[in-house]
Amino acid sequence: MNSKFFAGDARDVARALIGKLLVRADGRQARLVEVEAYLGGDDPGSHAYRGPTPRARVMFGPCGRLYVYFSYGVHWCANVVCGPEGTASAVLLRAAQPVAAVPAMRQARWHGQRQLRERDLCRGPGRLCEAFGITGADNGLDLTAPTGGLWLADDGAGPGGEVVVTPRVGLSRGADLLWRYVVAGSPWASVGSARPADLGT
DNA sequence: CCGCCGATCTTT
DNA sequence: AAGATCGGCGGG
Repeated sequence: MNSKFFAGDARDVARALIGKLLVRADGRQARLVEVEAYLGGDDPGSHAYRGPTPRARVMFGPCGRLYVYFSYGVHWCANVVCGPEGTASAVLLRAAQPVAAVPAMRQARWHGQRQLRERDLCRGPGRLCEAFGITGADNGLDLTAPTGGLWLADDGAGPGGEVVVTPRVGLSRGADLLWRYVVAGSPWASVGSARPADLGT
């Protein structure tokens, strides 16, 4: 997908990303089922809330770039930068359904113990990064060109279900904002999401 | 299936 | 000191 896709509001980009493919040049592919939007100065849950710190610097740059950060001193998490250069926003890639080169993902996620279920390969932002071998070395990578070896693609399949919005996961500040987009009832999502029929009365 | 806890980097 | 997390462990 070209940079125009990522140029708008991160919430619109987030919704549009559900159902798209994350692709590695070696053949690994996974369909996004869960993402979250993060904005700039008005979003207390965002890394860009306090301005362009060294960590959040990439969020202020051109859209279509990969923003990778180290979480809890243990895991990598990947975002796609959105909006015009000079503004800060991004979409966190939270979970995906493995589609191709699944053995390669299994190998990347192998920790020397028991075999992982396919469901657990990309279910969560840290796991998704590990399955695709995404690390801090990939921070700033251009996702709109194949030159980086990692990109986003549209195969026309779509989300495969209804996309619902919920609060973002794991936040204390900005927890009231409904900026998480997830395929309703998807077993590939990091947190179970209720179907519309399960909501309400 | 659920809850608790530790790992240990970045920012406040 | 808390955080955009995860895996191992114990219990139901």
